[in-house]
Order: sequence, then C-alpha cells, then structure tokens
Amino acid sequence: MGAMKRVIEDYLKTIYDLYTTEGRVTTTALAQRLKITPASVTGMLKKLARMNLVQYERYQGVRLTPAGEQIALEVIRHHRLIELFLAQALNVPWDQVHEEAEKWEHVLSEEMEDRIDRWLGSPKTDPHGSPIPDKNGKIEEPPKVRLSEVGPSSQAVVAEVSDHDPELLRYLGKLNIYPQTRLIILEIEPFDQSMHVQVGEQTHVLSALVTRCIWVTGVESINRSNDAIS
Amino acid sequence: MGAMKRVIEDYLKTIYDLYTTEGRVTTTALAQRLKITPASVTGMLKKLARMNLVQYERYQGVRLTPAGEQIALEVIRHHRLIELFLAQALNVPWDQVHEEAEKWEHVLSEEMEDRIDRWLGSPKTDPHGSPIPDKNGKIEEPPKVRLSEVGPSSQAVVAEVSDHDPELLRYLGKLNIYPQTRLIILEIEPFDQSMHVQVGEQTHVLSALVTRCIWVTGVESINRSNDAIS
DNA sequence: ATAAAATTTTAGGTATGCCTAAAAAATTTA
DNA sequence: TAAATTTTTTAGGCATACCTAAAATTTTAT
Repeated sequence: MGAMKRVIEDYLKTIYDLYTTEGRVTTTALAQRLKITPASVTGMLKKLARMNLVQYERYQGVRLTPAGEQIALEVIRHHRLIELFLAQALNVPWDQVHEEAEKWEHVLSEEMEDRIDRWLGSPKTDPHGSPIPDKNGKIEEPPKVRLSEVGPSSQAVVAEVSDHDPELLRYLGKLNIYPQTRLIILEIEPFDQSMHVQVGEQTHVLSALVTRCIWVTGVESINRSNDAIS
Repeated sequence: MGAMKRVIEDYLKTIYDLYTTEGRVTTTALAQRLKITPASVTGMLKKLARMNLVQYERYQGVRLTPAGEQIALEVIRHHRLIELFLAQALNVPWDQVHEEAEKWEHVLSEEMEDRIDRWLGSPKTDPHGSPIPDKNGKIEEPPKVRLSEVGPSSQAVVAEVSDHDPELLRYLGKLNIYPQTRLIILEIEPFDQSMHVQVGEQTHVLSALVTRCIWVTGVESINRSNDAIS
C-alpha cells in the first residue's frame, strides 16, 4: 500500500496548506485544489488514514497525523529550497520557480536537499517570502497581516506574496514589490478598497484583489503631519 | 493511452541504450534492465507500438521509431545535463550524479533544460565522458574502444567510463582515472588479462572487469626502447 | 533433423488512483 | 422545525502497469 509517492505527497502538502490557511480541511476544498472529484478524495483519504498519515472520520473533514505532517513539511521544505535555488543558481524569474518546484519536490533526495541547503546558506525564506521549514520540520511563521487589512497613512514591510499566480508575480515585479520591500500606504478608496501605495519614489494604485495577496509585517501608522506628500 | 510518462521514458531510454551497445533489443534484456518480468515487457511493448514509439513484431525484438528515438534522446540529454550540473554547481561526486539524474530527467522542463545548458556553456559530454545530444537530438559518438582491447606498450586517453556502478567510479577516482586522463599500458598478464597501467607518476594493475568498463581513444603503440621504465 | 532448452507471448489476475451516478448525511433556508 | 440545498460518501467501473502460470515459438544441442 502506498506506491504513488507523488500523489500521496500532494495530498499531504495540500491538506497542510488548507489547514494552516483555512483552519478546516473539507473534501470539496481538497478536490478543487487537486483538480479531481470529491468522490476520489474520499477514497484516497480512507487509504491515507489506513496508512496513519491522516486522521479521518466520515463527514468530519481531515487532519494530518504527526507522521503525515512530517512528510508534508519535508515536501514543503523541498519545494521552497528548490524555488530559491532555481532563482539564485539559474536566475529563473520568481514567477516561474513555483511550477518547476511542484515537480522537482517529489524527486529530490535527502542528500541533494542537504547540498542545496548548504549552497544557499540555510536560508529562512523562499523567493516569495514563505518560510522554509528546517531539517526537523520546524517552521517559523512570523506574525503577518494581509495588506488589505492595513489602514491608510501607515507603513509596512512586505513579508510574503502568494506564489500561485505567475501573472500576479510579474505584475508585482514590474511594480518593484518583493519581500522586504517597504510600503507606504497613503490612502484607500472607500468605494472599492483600492489602495494608494508608495514604493520607493513611485506611487501605485493596487486593487483589493492584489492587496489581499500581499502579506506584511511591521505595520506602523504615520501620525505626524507629513512634510512632502502633496 | 500513455499516462505514465516516467515509465514510457524509461522503456525508450533503455531500448535506445541496449540498441546502441548490444545491437539487438530482446524482451529479456529489457526485463532485466527494468527489473520487471518479460511478460510485463511484452505487454508494454504492444502499447508502445500502438503509440508509434517502437516497431514491434512478436518474437522479433523491438526497435525505436523516429518518434521514439527523439524522446529517448531528449531524456538522455536531460540525464547528462543534470549529471554535469549537479557535479559542477553542487559539487556532487561523480559516483552519485547518475542516481539523482535518473529521477530528475523525467521532470525537467524544456525551459530549465535550456537554462542549465546555457549555465554549463553547452557542454559536449557529461562527467563520465558520455556525449550529450544537442537540442535536435544529434549525438556525436566519437570512435572509441574498450581499454581491454588495447595491447601492451601503448598509450591512450580515457574517453568514457561506465556510469552505472558507483563503486567502480569511486575506485577509478581513487586511481585518478577520469575522462581525458592519459593512460600508458605497460603490460598485460596473459593469465587473466589484468593490465599494468601508468597514470601520471603511478602504476596500477587493473583487472579485466575494470578495463572492460573504460573506453579510450587515440590509441598509439610505444615502439622506441623506453628510457626510464625499470 | 529432431529433441531439449530457452525465450517470448498469452491468459487471467491484482492494486492503484481516478471516474460517474446514486444514496446518505449535514447544512442552510424559509 | 421542516423542507430545500449542499456536501460527502458509497457503489460500481475503467485504464494502467505490473504479476504468475501455462502455452507458443524460437534457438541450441545432439
């Protein structure tokens, strides 16, 4: 039982991701993410439960067991190390590294994982700012909020950016918005929540669709009457 | 028809290899290489024939069609580029690159293939001296002979070394025998064909098992009475 | 040339991961 | 709270790549 390594790893990784972002992992959500039918998901969850990788009760959703979580974190570590390696070693643009890492993550040996980690100097985050779990599966999730939650007249630093849509990443790249970039939130249109944001010397207007995909830390409001805004 | 990319590519690659080294590709030989039963091979060959990747007639062995050969050469190109990239970018010892490349070769995108090729400067051979097919599937096989075929009192240059056995590669590494290494064949024991070979300043005795795994070019006999051998 | 041996194929079967359609359970709405 | 809706599961199937055992064919030996 358990021949198709790739499939199992994709289930566990996706369950981990849904659990940490949504809180609850439903059959339908998994089916959508994995692009298969809910019926197939139910069948597979039973198998994963028999392998002690997930805790599953009918109609109650799934959770990872410690064994399942360990595998999920290993795959995520692979994924993020590969993303950063592709970006740094081969100069692959940040909007392309995700798709490739989706495939490489399942075939990377421990030995190569270690070598890549050493080559990169044991990095803490990938090109999108996502934290890289360490060898023991420990992952540091620093507190962060969506840019869409930040009020006007404040500043913040980009922590992480959604990595699934290459189009979004190319757009942000054009705007010079990357992890670590300092943003100044000038004002917010009440009508559609679009946000006037200053990046370096330039000002951009970001739609709510975009600000929801950007996570920031170190939010501070700018109270003093500002000298050179107008 | 044709879901399991990895399996198909492994068949085609193995057929290509057996065809170029043995001349004829039998069901049993394929079964041994792929570590499955001959019955399974027969079944798969029928499928590959229906996909127009091989030419197959019962009891007559297989050959690749042009379409099959193209895929085989693409996989081989992936494999050898990856081997060299691992060796050069990550310092992976030459006895370990093969195993990793066996897995990576099936998940490498064209885009990354190109990037790796450019990073390496469009190399002609992999770490074991095997020629790397170009983008169009053209592969240059320079004439070469097994070291075991070379007579005594001659010199030659290592062209290629069998890459399947890590143990052998570690042994050759210890002896400083790599592609491009100049060898001087001093004498050959008539009893077991073991060969006295000079590498740089050192002399080693290589068993026939080893000399059959080393391919050389530029064989020249050394006729003049030599000054400093004894 | 025929018998013996080896190779290859056929026949029938398994596990896997997916599917559709229908039934069961949970959730939402009125 | 009951009815309507949505979600989830069950039941039954399909293709894939593999297997074993037996039959067919080819090759080798005498």
